[in-house]
Amino acid sequence: MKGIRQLADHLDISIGTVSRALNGKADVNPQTRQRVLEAAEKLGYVANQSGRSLRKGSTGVIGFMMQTGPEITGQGDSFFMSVFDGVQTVLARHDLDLVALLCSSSEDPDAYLQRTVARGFADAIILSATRRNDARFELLDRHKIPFISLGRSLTDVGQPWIDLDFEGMAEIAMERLVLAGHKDIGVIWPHGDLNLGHLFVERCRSVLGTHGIRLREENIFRGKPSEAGGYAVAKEIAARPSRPSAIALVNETLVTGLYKGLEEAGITPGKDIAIVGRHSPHTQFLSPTLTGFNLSLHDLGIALAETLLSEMPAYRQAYEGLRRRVWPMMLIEGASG
Amino acid sequence: MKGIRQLADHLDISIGTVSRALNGKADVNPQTRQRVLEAAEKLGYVANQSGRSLRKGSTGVIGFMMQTGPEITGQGDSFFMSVFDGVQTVLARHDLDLVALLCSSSEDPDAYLQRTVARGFADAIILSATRRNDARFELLDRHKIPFISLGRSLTDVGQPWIDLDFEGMAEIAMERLVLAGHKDIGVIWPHGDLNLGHLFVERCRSVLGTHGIRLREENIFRGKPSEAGGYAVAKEIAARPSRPSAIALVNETLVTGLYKGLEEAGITPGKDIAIVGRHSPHTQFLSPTLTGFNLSLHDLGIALAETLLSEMPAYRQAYEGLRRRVWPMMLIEGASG
DNA sequence: ATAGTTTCCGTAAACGTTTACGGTCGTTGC
DNA sequence: GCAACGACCGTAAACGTTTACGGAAACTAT
Repeated sequence: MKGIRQLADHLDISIGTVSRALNGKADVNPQTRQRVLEAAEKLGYVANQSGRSLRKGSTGVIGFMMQTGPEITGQGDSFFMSVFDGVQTVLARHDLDLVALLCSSSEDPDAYLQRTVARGFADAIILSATRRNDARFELLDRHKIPFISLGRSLTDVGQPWIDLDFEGMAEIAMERLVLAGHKDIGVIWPHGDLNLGHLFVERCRSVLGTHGIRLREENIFRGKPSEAGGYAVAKEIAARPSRPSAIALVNETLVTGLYKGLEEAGITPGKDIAIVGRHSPHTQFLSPTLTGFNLSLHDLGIALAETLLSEMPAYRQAYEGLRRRVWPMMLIEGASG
Repeated sequence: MKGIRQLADHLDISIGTVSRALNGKADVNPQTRQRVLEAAEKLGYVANQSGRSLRKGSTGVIGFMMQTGPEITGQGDSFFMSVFDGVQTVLARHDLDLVALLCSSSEDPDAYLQRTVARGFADAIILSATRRNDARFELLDRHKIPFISLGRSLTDVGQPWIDLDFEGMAEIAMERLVLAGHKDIGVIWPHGDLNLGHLFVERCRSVLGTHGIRLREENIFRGKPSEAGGYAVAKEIAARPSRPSAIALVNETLVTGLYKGLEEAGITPGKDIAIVGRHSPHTQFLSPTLTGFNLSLHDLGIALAETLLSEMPAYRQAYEGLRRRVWPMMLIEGASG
């Protein structure tokens, strides 16, 4: 089935009527509509995307931009897949489709996004892996395309965002460790210019300050957001003449490697060093069990979708959610700290 | 910058010339082309996707279909993101864009694909998570849209595929275990109707057969493709009055949970039970170290892209790769088996 | 100078939809 | 019996591109 023309000819009806029937417009005889729908179903006709969006000026596609490569900045892909599933439960109600806009590791994210939105590929966009200063915000703002971000940035154009509560994690982690008597506390700052690292470390610093404890510069460990990154940090810690008695981190991909590196150095989490980290499907089986933060990825996805829709004129009235919010994290107590 | 019309007016040139200049056609004065390119760059003009693909009949988009949800069928974390990165290195050379077509866990994959291809969303498609009998193959074949699959299926319409060498893994794993003296060998069959499970288990059965060993039905463990799935299998194994002395599996997401479950039961891999599995970024830090198979995901991505291009008339001549091949796996020897 | 050739560019049609507009009926109200 | 109206449908324009076609210059060769 090539196009609406064939379908119309086949039914001996004009294409206008066919289109109206398929799109649920009022001006069409119920009986005719029925015939059209059945024929479309039988012949497998679906309106061509290009023709449709050219005429309508919108595509019905929501893009979620993410970067590909072996090191997913900040998250693993089961993270995103779960979030996507949540997003889709909401979008499906409006016949909107979610696609992942994949920016290769060898392409500049700003240029990629520029290209993609200028082409008019998606009606709205969700950004992730937000950097400290992120030109993408201004770009989307200039193009007046509805968007939100999973993550904050210093660059602020007034768009809504949802972000994990990195400051909250910092506070709870630091308070907990201080309460347990730790005075020499280290933190892991994921490599790169992701905003979350700044948020977490700065809050750790200030919370410790209120307890009269200084976060020493050499206790801020830089680690690539990967298992190997965690391993490297562990080795670095182990090599120190005097090491911190506790470590806090917010990137779940680091945890496994960190555990392993420490273990190899004879350092046992929870005994020789306290660890407060992030949970993920992979961390639930660590030993000693991890004390760390968790969240519902599915619910996060739902919230993202609702917030995005509230930015889109066509759907705004149905969704008047919070425009900006920090996503609550649950602390799961384990043996590690 | 709205459209080519504005750009043309701004330059006082016809839209035809502008289009030719931008698309690198021959019939245009180098100087004019230069002016057009500069103006487009300055004004941020990029051809509208819908208009372009409506006229050209192709979109310049390659779709990689995958299912969302907490349980990525068959593969773990950064698997896809690494593969994508490889695919993109090839596609970028032809100005083709890769997007992930995300099928929600609550939508039927066949219906989703039907809808997506009928809309003419992508020029070509890569399928993953292939089922034992997969209607998607026939669907794409009917629509005459170029596609390949990462994974085989009993359903065969003659399209190229690349698949991990599950039979090869079965052979090496079984031979290795038999050589080590194991007579009571178990295998883990990932839940669901994924074809890879069949391939692996059947080959294990036949290899063992050549050694006069029978793969007992109760030694075929069914596990969800997730960490929790591996954990559940471990518990099942531990509860057995007499358990197999070795376990082989091909799903890397199961490994972590399997280790943990065994450990809790006082069963040490490599000592009390031999394990041959799959490596991933997460498994490199297991203890005892895992004996398992690994592969270059980036190279796999490159191969996928090249094979797909060889299916597309416009690019065929440049890529005459193998149409169907099994992807070689490297055994990394560890202490587990 | 003329004819032929090349280089460049403008014109207009086409891609497949959606939708504003208007027209044709049959029905209703008086 | 006539006007008004509503229900339904066909027509055609528009969306933003690309590209076949043809034409106008500017060269080249005779």
